[in-house]
Amino acid sequence: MSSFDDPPAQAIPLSMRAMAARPQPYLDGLNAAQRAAVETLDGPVLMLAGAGTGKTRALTARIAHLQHTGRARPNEILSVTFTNKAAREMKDRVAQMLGRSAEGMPWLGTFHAICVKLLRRHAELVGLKSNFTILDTDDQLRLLKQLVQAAGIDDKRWPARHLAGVIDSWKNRALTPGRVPAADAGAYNDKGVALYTQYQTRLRELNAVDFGDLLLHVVTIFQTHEDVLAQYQRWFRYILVDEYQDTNVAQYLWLRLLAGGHKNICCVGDDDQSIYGWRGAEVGNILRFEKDFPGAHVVRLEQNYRSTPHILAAASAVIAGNEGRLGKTLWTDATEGEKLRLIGHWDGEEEARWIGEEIESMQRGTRGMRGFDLDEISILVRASHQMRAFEDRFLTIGLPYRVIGGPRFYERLEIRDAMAYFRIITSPEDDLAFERIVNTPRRGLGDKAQQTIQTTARANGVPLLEGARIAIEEGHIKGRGGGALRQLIGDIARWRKMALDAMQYAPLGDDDVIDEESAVPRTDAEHSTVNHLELAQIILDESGYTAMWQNDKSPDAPGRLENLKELVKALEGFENLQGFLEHVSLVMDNDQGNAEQQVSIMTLHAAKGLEFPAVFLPGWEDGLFPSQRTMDESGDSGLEEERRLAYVGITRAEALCTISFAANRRIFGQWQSALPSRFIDELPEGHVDVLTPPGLYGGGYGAAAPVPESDLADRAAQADGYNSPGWRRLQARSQQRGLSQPSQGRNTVIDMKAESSFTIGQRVFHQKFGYGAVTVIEGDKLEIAFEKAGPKKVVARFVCSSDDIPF
DNA sequence: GTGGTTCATATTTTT
DNA sequence: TATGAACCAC
Repeated sequence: MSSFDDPPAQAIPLSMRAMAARPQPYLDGLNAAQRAAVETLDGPVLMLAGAGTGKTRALTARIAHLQHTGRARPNEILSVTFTNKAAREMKDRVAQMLGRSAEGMPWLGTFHAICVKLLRRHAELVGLKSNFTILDTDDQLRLLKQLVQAAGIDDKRWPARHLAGVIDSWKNRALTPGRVPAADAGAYNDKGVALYTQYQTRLRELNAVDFGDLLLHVVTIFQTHEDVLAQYQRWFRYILVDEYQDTNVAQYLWLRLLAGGHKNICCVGDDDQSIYGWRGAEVGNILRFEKDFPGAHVVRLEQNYRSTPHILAAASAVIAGNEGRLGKTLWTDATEGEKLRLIGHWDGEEEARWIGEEIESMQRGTRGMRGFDLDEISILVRASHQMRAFEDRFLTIGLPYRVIGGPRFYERLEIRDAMAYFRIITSPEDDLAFERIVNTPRRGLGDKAQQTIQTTARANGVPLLEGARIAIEEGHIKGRGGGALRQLIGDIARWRKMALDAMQYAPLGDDDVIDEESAVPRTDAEHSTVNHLELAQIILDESGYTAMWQNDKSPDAPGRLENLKELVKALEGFENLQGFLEHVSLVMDNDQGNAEQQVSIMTLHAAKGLEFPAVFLPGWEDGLFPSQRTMDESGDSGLEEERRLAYVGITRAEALCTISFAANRRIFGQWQSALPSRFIDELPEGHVDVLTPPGLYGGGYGAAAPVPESDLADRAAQADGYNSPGWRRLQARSQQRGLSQPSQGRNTVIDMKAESSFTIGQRVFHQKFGYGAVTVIEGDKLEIAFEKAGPKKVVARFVCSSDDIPF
């Protein structure tokens, strides 16, 4: 249906196809800017869409408009997204708008899904067969490891992981091995380019590609085969790109090549939300748009429908610290709302405790605010290790939560093992799959036997499975392992036959098989052979894989068996194993739709594109956020990306945004103390309420404890705000530190035990007992006269000098 | 070839 | 702290 053998679209006069006279309900309720974004059809368009400005709405309306006006047929529109989720959402919304299913839009999908489709058609142009397999990062890594070891490189000093990163960054920049610039020659101990070349050769031998190749190969084809490119340039009358600020060089080239014909490319994005630079995204692409596409119309969507004015003001103030922005001014009709809230805590556990309590009271509704459902609340963290404190706390108080992101279903060990079995069934030449399963479950085939198989296969120029057969025949592998291997080979052949039998009744579709919509539920099951669902179960049982986990006594074994059941269930939606494998290699997401009300915990990265009535942003400490590592590695541009991350975080909130930080945090078992994030200083005071943990210090920010005379005047002058004396002292100290050791960063490690350098009479602070003075020192134990709690003996590491408290 | 030990190592992760 | 990989003893 989407074949290029169709008569060209031009054959039907545009005027005949125009249906502009009919009503256009999809335009209802759009504001002027959105309308312009929908109706500016000719030439390049940059839709600069700030957070919460209704960009998806405009994008889908544009697709509807293109079809409604007869400018393009559904299959002549190329719409690219980054995530499957975004693609799905767009499909759904277009379907809704047009009142019919979006099945007629075969070119709406992720960059990768569309590239797979293109590459299957033209695989031979880059030396592949059209049934190539797509490796995931795990396969990729194992392959690289083999090459690294074969090259005699010490993979301790030069981890294969590192090489994977280097190669990935080259692929992101659309650099084939021959095009890697001389400046990069030193990569991976000077061996990077050579190994990259070998890796690509090996992939071709395996008839396999990695994720980066999907784009790279297609770009190569376009660059070297003008006729092929021209065909697609003609075909795609209109191109739409979502999240343009996240495109890398390869994606940019891909788009530019395709848009070279009609030049009707509409890119949607927000330079302020570019947070994937570390993965190869180039903010420069969106900043350069008007240069790259001369005559471009720029439409700004600035009216925000999501957040209160306070939230918008705070977000705008923070992002204003970045340079080289295209610049947008978000505004809203809304007038009311809560200020942002800012609160400091003693340590990470207390932060979690406080947020837990806060969520409970928010559920009930406090301070005149409506109650929030748990689904309306989210906690957005910079790094996933921050999640633990919340999970621990929420488990103990029984607060339902869900972690979004994290290890994905299809990345789990047992799922990948099972998939490897399916892979070796559908494609016996899949060496990586074979390696994965030969000795899983244990069959007595260790390094030596596998070595023999490798050698035999290589000597005969055949895949490993075939090599194994030969090795047995020639008697190279004997004994228990030999028997087991013979059995395995026989089983695979048998299963394969069953799979082929099953397929006769449910044949593969045409070349559009990778369309998600072709993954229709199987309806006919009326024949004597087993269907693929039963087959999958048979494979898992007969191979001994299920038994392996049943006999496993580790606590996560039941969960893994549960996952295997899930996997078999997931097969229901597909016609055969092959279709399923194709789908899974691209759709690695795992939406566990849960009906129960739960607080969502996720990273800031995972939160992009989402919104919540109430948002908690914990861990705003320098070094954690902004991340020290990013700043070390990428300097100012790294800091700017972190700032954009802050902007993304704040703009997720609709009504209530609570930022917090902790003075101390246990990271890798060590206590570290940190200063409040520099981004906190960038929050506009007029839009922020500074809170104090109730009951701990009482009253205002640090007001409960007596303070030195010298600070009293200050405190009176600055009744609130993060201008409290302790705070400013810390700020001052951070500046000093910055001057004395510019490259050292911050995060003094305070090992309080080792640094038991307290003196008699010293004023100290204890988390539970508050302020006091040291009276006796006994090794790592102190006796302290607490001002409120009286004299107590405490362990020194639970105490810190009162100077170290930011409030 | 398997299984227990030790040691090192530690962001963010759309496909 | 806590996970994974690597190593050494069966």
